[in-house]
Amino acid sequence: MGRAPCCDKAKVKKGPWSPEEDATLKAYIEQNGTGGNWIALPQKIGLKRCGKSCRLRWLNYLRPNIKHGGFSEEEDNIICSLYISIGSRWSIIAAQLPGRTDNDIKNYWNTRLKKKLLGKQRKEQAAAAKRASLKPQILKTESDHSLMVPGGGMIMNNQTQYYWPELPAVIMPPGGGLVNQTQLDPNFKDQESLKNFLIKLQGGRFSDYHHQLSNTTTATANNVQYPFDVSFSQDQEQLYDSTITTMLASPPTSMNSMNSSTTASRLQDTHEYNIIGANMIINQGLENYPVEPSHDDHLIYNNNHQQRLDIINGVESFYGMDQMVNNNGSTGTTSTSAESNSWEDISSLVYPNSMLKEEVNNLDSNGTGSAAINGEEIVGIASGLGSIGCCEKNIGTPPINQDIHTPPKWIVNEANETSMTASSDPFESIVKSGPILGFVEKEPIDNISSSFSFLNSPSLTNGLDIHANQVEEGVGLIELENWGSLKKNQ
DNA sequence: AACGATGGCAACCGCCCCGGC
DNA sequence: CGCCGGGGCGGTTGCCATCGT
Repeated sequence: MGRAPCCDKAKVKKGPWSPEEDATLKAYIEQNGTGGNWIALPQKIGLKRCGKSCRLRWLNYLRPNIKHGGFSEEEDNIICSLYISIGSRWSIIAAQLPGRTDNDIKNYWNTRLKKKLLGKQRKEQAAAAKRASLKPQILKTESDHSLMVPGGGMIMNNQTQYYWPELPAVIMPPGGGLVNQTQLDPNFKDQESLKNFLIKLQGGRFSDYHHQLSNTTTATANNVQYPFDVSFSQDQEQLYDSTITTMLASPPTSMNSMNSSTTASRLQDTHEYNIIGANMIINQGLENYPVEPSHDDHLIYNNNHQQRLDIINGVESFYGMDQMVNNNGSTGTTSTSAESNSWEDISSLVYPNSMLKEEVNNLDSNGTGSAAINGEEIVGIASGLGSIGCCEKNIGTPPINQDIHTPPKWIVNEANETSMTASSDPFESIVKSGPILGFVEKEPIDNISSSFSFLNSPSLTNGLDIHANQVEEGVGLIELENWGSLKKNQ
C-alpha cells in the first residue's frame, strides 16, 4: 500500500511556471512567508500547483539572491572538494555556496563539471600509460606507514611532529563507524571511477582514511600517529549534520579550524619527501585541464599544466597506480615524455627544510588568512576573501589576485624568527612553533595561486591560499617548521 | 535549410527523515 | 511506541535551445 499523494495529481498543473504564477507565489511568500505548510500554501493563494512544486519553485528560482549559471573557478573547486569528501550531498554542497541551490549544483556537476574532470582523467590515464611504457623499472615505498599518510595526518618523526593542514571530511553513518565507499554512495557505479580519481588527486581515499583511523591506536608501533580531532563545532554540525564527522588536523589550538585540501606525506628522513600535495592541482583551477587531451605532454615544466600533471603522476605513483616509486621511498614524480623528469630531478628543486613557514588561521567572518614565509620573507599571504598579496621581503608587492585588499606590506621581525608583524594591513600575525608539513609550488614566472577549501569551516568564503613567487622552478614539498595564525588588528 | 543529436536546466518523482500526535 | 504527514533530498525526466551534419 503506497503513501497517499500529497496532492491530487489530476487537479494540479505541472510543467513550467508562468510569470503570473511566479508573481503570485513570490508576492505571497515575501509578504506572509510560507506559513510552514507548503502543502496548504497553493490553495491559499489560488495556485493550481502541488505544494512541493511551490516549494521547489521558491527555493530554486524565486527566493532572493539566487544565482544561476556562471560558476566561478572557486565554486568549481569547492564543489569538487566537497564532492570528493561527501559525495553527491548536493544540499550540503549548496550550503557552502551562497546563492546556489542544490539543484543548480547538481545540474552543473552532471552536465559540465563531471565532464571537465573526466576529460582530465582521460588525459591522466593516457599519460600514465605512456609513462608505464617508458619507464618500467620500479620499486616500492619504504614502509607501509607511508601509505597511510595521504589524506592527512601527523607523523611522529622521532621528536618531530608533522601536521597536515589538510584532512578531508570523512563520512560516518548514524551511530558512528566509518562507512566504506559503497555505503557512502551506493549509486556511484559509473561515477565511482571519477570519484576515485578525484580522491586520488585529493591525496587520499576513503578506504585510506578508514585504514588510518582503524590504526590510530596501533600506529605508534610505526611511530605514526594521527592527530585527528573528530569533534564537532556547532557550525560543523549545522553544516554537515550528524552523519558527518570532520577530521581536522589539529596543531595546537588555533589551527583547528583548518581543513584545507593540502595533502602531503613524508618519509622518516627529513630530507626526503614522499609525495606532493596533489589536491592542489584541483584547487588551482580546473581550467588548466581541458576536457580533451591537449598536446602538451611533451613539455616539461614549462607551464603550470605540465607541472600539475606531474604532480598527479607523482600521486599516482604513490598509490601504486603505476610503478614509479624509487628506491629510497620517494615517490616518483614522472613526466610524460622521453625527457621525463624523475622524482630525483624534482627533489633537487624542492625547498630545503626549514625554509618556509606557513601561517594559517581562521580569521573571522571575513575569511581565513594564510601566509607562506620563506625564511624571513613572506612569499604569500591570502585570506578567505582571496589572496591579498604576495610580498618579497620588506617590500609590498603587487597582489596576486586583484581587488580583494590593498596588498599589505609585510615586515618580518628579523630579531625573532617566530614572530612577525604586518606593517600596514588590517592583519597581524602570530607565529607559533611546531613543525608542519606543507608544500609550496615553485615556478619561475608567475605567482602561484593555490586555493583550498576548508571543508569544515562554517564560512563559505574560507579558504587557504598559498602563494609563492620568485622562487625556483619546480614543484616540491616543503617542511614548515613554524606555523601561525593571522588575526585582524582591532 | 532541415533534421537529428546533444547539452543545459527546470521541474517532477518518489523515497526517506523526523516531528507531532 | 507507532502512525501520519510535511518537508527535504537525490535521481530522473522532459522540454527547449544549440550544434553538427
